[in-house]
Amino acid sequence: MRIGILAKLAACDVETVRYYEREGLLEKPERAASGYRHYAPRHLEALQFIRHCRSLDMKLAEIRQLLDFRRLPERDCSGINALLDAQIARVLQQIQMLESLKEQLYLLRAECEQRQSAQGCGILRSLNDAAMGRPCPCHEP
Amino acid sequence: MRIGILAKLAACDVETVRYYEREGLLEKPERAASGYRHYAPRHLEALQFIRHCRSLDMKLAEIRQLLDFRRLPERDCSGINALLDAQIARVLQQIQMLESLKEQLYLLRAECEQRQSAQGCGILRSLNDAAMGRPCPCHEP
DNA sequence: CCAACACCCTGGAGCAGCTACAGGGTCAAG
DNA sequence: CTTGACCCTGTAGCTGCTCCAGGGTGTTGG
Repeated sequence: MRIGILAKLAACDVETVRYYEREGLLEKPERAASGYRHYAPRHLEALQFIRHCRSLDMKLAEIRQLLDFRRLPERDCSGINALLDAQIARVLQQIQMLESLKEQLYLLRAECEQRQSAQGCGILRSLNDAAMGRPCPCHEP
Repeated sequence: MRIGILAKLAACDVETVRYYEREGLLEKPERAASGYRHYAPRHLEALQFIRHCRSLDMKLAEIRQLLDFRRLPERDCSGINALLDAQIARVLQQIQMLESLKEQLYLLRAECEQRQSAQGCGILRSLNDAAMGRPCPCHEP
């Protein structure tokens, strides 16, 4: 199957497939005389594996490791668990950061409800206060 | 004040300061005969403004706009509100995405509790299932 | 007065994970 | 035989920095 079909079946961009090949994530396919890549079903599986992992927001380096586990199924799987735990920890941390960010933004947003000149805008005033080291709603103790 | 002091006061890296200057966010400072940058207090204010906005995870393009509002205080401030609303929307969306990601990861993690060979690992099996288009715990309907 | 060391300069490359060209070649349908 | 869809390589761009290499400057201590 040609790269366009493969990409469509895996719901990703052709450029992305070539990128994964360059990065060594996806095995190099056969080439036709024309130079066109020709993929076997196993390539589609691997690509879908990669895309699924990406949809779980794993990094390419981690996916590389998972692909190794896939190739060497006799290996101890504790590395897989650790990898997933690290990923979960990362996600939890990001959520926490975004939650506090959300709070700060809400407080800041509340500083200006009506349309006025920027001079009178509470948001800009608060941002300026913060820049001057004065207390501001979004960064209070 | 020299760049090292400025950077320390704003709690950021010297390279970052130079980067902001290159990007046109921070006004170019005076130069000593030696070529060293010399900053006035207004530069520190501007830098702290930028860093504060960055701590709210605003993009540099947005901060550029906010700096314009700061320079032209007679302008209508509705752009500021819109900008902040967009930022809040972005954060909410990210939180939502991460929450669903978290759920998926938990489900996947539950597939393998004990140490074993990768062959028997439920996590790897689930990831493989997903790659084959079969149902998997993290991506069920 | 000189050495040592901290600081500063520029220009360029690197990170992650793609995406988007430019400038070509290939292939199937009508 | 032409049109249009596809494919190729190589390179550059995105974001927001960060980190060199290979130099110059400024200050402090002996």
